[in-house]
Amino acid sequence: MIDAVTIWEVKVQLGELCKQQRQRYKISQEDLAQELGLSRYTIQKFENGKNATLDTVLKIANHFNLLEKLYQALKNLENTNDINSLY
Amino acid sequence: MIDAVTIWEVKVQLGELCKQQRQRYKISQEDLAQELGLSRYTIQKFENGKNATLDTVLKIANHFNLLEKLYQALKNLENTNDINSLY
DNA sequence: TATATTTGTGTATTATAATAAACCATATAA
DNA sequence: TTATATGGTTTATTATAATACACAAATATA
Repeated sequence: MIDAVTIWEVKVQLGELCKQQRQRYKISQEDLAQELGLSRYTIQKFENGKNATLDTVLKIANHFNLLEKLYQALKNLENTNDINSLY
Repeated sequence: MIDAVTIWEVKVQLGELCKQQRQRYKISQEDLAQELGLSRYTIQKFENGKNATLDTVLKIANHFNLLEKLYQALKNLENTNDINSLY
């Protein structure tokens, strides 16, 4: 059994993804916050792996055009019968 | 431009996925809440598409062995350079 | 260098997710 | 039928995410 991924690691990864996408489009935390109607502090905390609400996460995902992809991934999981469909 | 997926739809889909997985393993909302250290009301609201915290969502995902899959999906997004890598 | 911008951090307040406890309707089992 | 279990809902309280400031430390730009 390989090391299981932890909730903490997923949150860190989510934050890093946000930071990476944001920097790719060369916008500041302040800019992103403004465009999403959030405070910069909320973006700041999210990018540093802190807890957040689903609305915050999905607003950010939507801004970087990742919502459709997420939705389809969820649809696929629904059709996946087995727990570990690895093969 | 095809209909864009909304944040609301993703939350509904997340809730349905939880409900579906839970029923597949024949456990009640109460059971799931107990096992995750959450209240039944939190599960109830999440399954009905209400807002929730990332911790709640990830606890549920982890319980149904979906955390690793999510983590890998995020890693893949990080390597995806273009916004719409459709081709 | 100096200046501006961005990020990280702190504090107080507000908004709201989470909890705990009930209650009712429905479904399932005895 | 009568119990039992489950899901949906309400109310009150608690915990905490989000906000709005401020300020310092980096980072980039002139």
